[in-house]
Amino acid sequence: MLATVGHTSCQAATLRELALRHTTRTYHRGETIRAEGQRSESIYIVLDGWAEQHAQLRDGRSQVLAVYLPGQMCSADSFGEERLDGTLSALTRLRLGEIERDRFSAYISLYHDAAFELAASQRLQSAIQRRWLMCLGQRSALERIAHLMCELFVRQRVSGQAREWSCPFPLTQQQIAKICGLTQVHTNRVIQELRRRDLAVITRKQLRLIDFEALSATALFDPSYLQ
Amino acid sequence: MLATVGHTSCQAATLRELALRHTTRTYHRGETIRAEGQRSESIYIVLDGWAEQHAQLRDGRSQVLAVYLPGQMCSADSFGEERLDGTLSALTRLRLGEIERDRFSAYISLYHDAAFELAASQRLQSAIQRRWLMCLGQRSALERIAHLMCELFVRQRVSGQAREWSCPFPLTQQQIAKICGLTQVHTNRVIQELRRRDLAVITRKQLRLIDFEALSATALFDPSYLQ
DNA sequence: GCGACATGTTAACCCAGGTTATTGTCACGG
DNA sequence: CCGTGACAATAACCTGGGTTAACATGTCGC
Repeated sequence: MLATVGHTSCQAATLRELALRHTTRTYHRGETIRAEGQRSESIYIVLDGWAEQHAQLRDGRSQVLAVYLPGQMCSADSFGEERLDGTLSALTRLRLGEIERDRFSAYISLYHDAAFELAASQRLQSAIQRRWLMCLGQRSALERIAHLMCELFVRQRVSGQAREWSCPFPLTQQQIAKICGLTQVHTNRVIQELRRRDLAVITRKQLRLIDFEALSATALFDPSYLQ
Repeated sequence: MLATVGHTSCQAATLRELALRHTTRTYHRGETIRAEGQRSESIYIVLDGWAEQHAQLRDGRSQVLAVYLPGQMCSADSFGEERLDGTLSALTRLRLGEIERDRFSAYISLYHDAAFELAASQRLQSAIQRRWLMCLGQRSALERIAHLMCELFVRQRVSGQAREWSCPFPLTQQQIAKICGLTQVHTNRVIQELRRRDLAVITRKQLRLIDFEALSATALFDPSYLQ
């Protein structure tokens, strides 16, 4: 099953390389990179750590819209947009490469491959968003969290950041809750249930998949959307 | 509030025109246009009626991922993708323009504007998806349905298909339920509640917004994402 | 080694929305 | 004119997950 997504994406390498030739900056956990509605004059590439985009309702409720892992471009899908439609912030201590939009546009029209990569990245983000819609609309709490674990594991595996059956997982239960549209309390219950069933455990910011087959079965996880 | 989205999008006109010079075909309500996983050799443009994209879980649960109105390109965001990640089907009697991918690609590289339109259409779809994520993750049933009404009204108003405070709304309660991730029964309860509160009523496939201000307030609706 | 704040755990209670099933209403074809 | 099937409306009952609040266990700075 995992064989289909086994090769390392070359996107990460290229973007990373490009970003390193420009400004990089470090953010601490929870720090806002770019607030909703602000004009976005730059594009960002995750060099280290995890980032996230979320939107907020007037009354305080908020929902995570995307999680960005090392090598990914943040908010590729709002490239060309005047203003961001969600707040970008750091899920962990985070190092980000930043490239001004005009410079990046120039680069894109110069290197045909880069334009293709941008489009591919947008499509991937969009595909993930559609999966999340299915999760939030139809899956139970248990299925959602199991699905999130599977997704983040596979995404990290594709870009070579996972060992055999474990991978970095630096999220707090609070953060998992916001991604899955649940409360922190119920998230805790579900994580214990997954542990009790010997499917997966989170220890010291590491996710260990005890039984990946069984986990993806309970999550109804199908990795094809991750290419 | 509506003033910001008042102008008619020229996208519809151009794409429509292009599509009319190619194959058109009519589907009946509920008919599948393109099934999940199939290779998509064509792109589709809605000429008349409403279309929808949905994904399905092995156990039968299904979730609508996007609703396409006249003038829109279906699955712009999977253009360039090998295979569709959701089933495309007709919400109503539907007339669709169909253009082979290669032909469309050629057209795009020829007319610079078309490429820009495609990108804009992808971004809009993506922005709507993010809103839906927020709806499914955070909003109550009442808020979701109110939000859907607001969104579909404004989208139709932008493309000139709405009168003053009413617009076509050819969805059954079953279809609304699937869009909002609710059951048909609860959808019925909520629609009645909206009617009782004198916010909106659906009669003979038409939505009448009795009090749009109040409706968008209860939905926490902010139309800025629709450009 | 200690205070303080962030995380994780647990328990009791509650309600929005799901489930199932019956009935009403309308449109359409024969 | 009636049968059939799609759609809408109700009702009774149940449960997954929210809410609140207390407590335990880090972990970090000083």
